[in-house]
Amino acid sequence: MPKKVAVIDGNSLMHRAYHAVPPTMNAPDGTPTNAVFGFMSMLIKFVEMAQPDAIVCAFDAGKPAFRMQALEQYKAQRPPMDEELRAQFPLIEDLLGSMNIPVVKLEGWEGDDVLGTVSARDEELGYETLLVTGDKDAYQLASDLTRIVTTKKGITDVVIYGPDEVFERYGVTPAQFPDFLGLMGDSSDNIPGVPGIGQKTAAKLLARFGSMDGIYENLGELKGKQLENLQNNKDQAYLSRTVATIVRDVEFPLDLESTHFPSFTEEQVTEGFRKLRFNAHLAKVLALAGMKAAPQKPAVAKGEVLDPSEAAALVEGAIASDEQIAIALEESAQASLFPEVRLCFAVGERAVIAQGEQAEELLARVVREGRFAAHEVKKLLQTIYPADSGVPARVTDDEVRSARFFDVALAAYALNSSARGYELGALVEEHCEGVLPEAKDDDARLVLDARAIQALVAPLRRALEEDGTLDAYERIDVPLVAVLAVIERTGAAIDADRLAQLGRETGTAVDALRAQIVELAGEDFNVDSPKQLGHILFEVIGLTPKKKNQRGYSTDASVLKELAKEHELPGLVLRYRELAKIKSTYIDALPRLRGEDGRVHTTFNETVTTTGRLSSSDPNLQNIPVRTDFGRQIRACFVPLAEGEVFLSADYSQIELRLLAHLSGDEGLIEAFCSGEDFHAKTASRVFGLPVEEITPELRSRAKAVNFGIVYGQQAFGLAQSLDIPFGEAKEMIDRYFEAYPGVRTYLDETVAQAKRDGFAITMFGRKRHIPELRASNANTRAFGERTAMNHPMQGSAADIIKLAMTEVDRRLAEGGFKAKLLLQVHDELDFSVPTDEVEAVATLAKEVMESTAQLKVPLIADVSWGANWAEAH
DNA sequence: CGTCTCACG
DNA sequence: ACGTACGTGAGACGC
Repeated sequence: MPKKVAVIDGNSLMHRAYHAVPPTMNAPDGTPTNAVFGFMSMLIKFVEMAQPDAIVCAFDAGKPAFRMQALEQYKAQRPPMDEELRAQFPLIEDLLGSMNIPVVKLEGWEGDDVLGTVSARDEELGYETLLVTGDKDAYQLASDLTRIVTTKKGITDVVIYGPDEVFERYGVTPAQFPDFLGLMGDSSDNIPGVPGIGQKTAAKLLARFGSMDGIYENLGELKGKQLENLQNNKDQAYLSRTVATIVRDVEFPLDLESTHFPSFTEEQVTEGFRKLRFNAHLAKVLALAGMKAAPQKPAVAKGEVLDPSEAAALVEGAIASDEQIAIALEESAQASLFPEVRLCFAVGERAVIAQGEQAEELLARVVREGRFAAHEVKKLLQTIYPADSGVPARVTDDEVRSARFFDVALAAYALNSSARGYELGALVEEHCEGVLPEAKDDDARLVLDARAIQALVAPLRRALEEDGTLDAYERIDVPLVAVLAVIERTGAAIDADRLAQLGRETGTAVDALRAQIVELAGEDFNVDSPKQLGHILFEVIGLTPKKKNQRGYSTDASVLKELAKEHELPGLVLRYRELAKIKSTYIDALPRLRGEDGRVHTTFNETVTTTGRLSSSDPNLQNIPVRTDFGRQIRACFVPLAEGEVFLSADYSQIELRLLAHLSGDEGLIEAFCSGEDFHAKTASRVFGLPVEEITPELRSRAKAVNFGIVYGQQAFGLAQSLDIPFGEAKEMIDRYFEAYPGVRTYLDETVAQAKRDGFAITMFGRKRHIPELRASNANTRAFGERTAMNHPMQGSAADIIKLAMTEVDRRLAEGGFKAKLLLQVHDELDFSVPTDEVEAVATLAKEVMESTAQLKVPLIADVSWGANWAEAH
């Protein structure tokens, strides 16, 4: 017999889940599944925690008859449910069906009433009930036997309310709750209550008089507006209470025995969850019934694990027959000072684990002669080709460059650049029909990982082909892996002495500024704390806040700039922030990040950005200051790798705007780039209707801002802000821009339409960005989707082009026997360390390669310059 | 760990 | 009434 019964308010949970889980997931037929997914996450988490013996799920059906009769406007203000959510109700019912969880839907009743009725029946039988809902109405049902389970922040942070907790939170008992709601009303259900009485007052009145009746019997003790409101709205108060009261004796058949959980069959659940590709959930649901995630058809094949002594034979055999070798790398968990490399090599059904010296030698053999597959090949390569030239490598640069491989993480990224991460387990669930099993020990883990890589190659390749993305993956992303490995190993040289000197000077200046600011404020405070700074600016000094953020008033640069007109302190803070930011982020951090060779070795990540750009981390060398004089002092600390070399920088001129001209085919824009005149001045001339000679620097800079804004889908509001001009003027400029370049308007409209149709935006080279936001019901979300759709082809094509250029430059430098080295990529710029005697040749080579990487309808221009350091190479 | 702020293209 | 320009990574604060 069931002892602990859980009753779920299905509508409530679906709403919560729908808003908590981003709309990025779909069933194979395209139906969104984010709400279903979130619902299941909550349900599983709840069951694991509370271990109910029985589960029932209630859904609203039709209009709540008696409530509608009593109160016509009940829930009338609610906007119709989003189509994206509505479409998911059949899915969740199916899924619950597959778990053998009974669904109760009673025409004319709400889920709450089912919760009330089942819990009433349970109480009579002496059963415990857990009501799972996000709806506060249910608190009236709390008792010794009935408790309410709700989610706090997020979806899996579960809280349980009994009578004590209800009282603690609201100051009323569950029995008082309908009266409480009747008095205060409920705006989300459009229940009016008594005007002027909110949560606090309602609780106070009930504490004093016990009930709504008690209040009305003792009106004599009240006075003023409150009394008036209560008197004038008595009917409304009682009506509101009626509507807010959950019915506990609805007639419907429910065999409590049939609600026993878990009572599903493995087959049903498996089928239900597989249909939605909820493989991780499937495993957990099965586990609830003590069923091992029934090892499904070997997403991960079984096979033989050989003795380490046979490793060499396995690998050599595969090399000889050019069979693909799957290689898994153990993530060294413990902080051993000299961690030993451990690898699993899998060929066909046979696998073997090797470690240390042997593993490294075998990997070097495979890199030189074999064909392999791995997850994050760059990371694997770095076990024998470290990202620090101070540590010996087992393979040469050229051997790294000639490696032949399939990278499952990179392939998954090419298929969907918006994923959170590309962990093996997630890839297996997405691309193989199955889950990556738990491993009993480290060895088993390593073998399973290698098997997973094996299992992923074919489906990923097929998916790339079907998606049309194989070309971008093979031509752009794969060849770049080795180039990046070489760059990371090379590292960037910094002038540590100069940096240290700069640090001392800046430290003094920062301290002085801080002292000056505190002095001016009249009290000690932490200038780094926006909260404390806000207190000083807006409360102590009494300046007028300009912008709000989640925690209070914003103190960002644009605000401080405004405030600087009225008071001296904000200006000082701006200067303080500039120095303090640069000191902590660069001056103090960079020297600590030097490797054994004294250089800094960034990581260039190829699977992070949604547009196809690289990102750089630990340290990020793509955001080294350049816009201020002080910032450029940091650039001056980036120096060539050796004496007798120069720092050479080659950057694309306005590549994204040139791509806009090419992609849109707008004749005016193309002409502007082909004429060889100053592009922004030319734009200003067209937008303002003046000859180029009459364009002032002010007009030119406005045109420049419009040019860049267009690339991001900027609107009049944003332009007005960035130029600090009235909204009307900004709107006028944008309108005239589109009149001057009508092809741009057409192109952007077509791009958005195509993205809406296909669900993705695409670059010249076929790199897609899926944009589910385009189908969102929220207008802001959709507008965001439209802007990203407009931006992706430009930002993404530029990223593709410079990646291709990097690979080609690297190849030509190696082939030509140059000593020059690629050091960095900063989105539209490539940086090199070049021996003096190679400078002219390398400059020519880089320019030629970069400019010929894509054939556009306008010239593609790269400017090259060099100097003693990064600052001077511009 | 989320938020604010700010460095870059 | 709201929000309003795309893409990143890092440091500091404060819960």
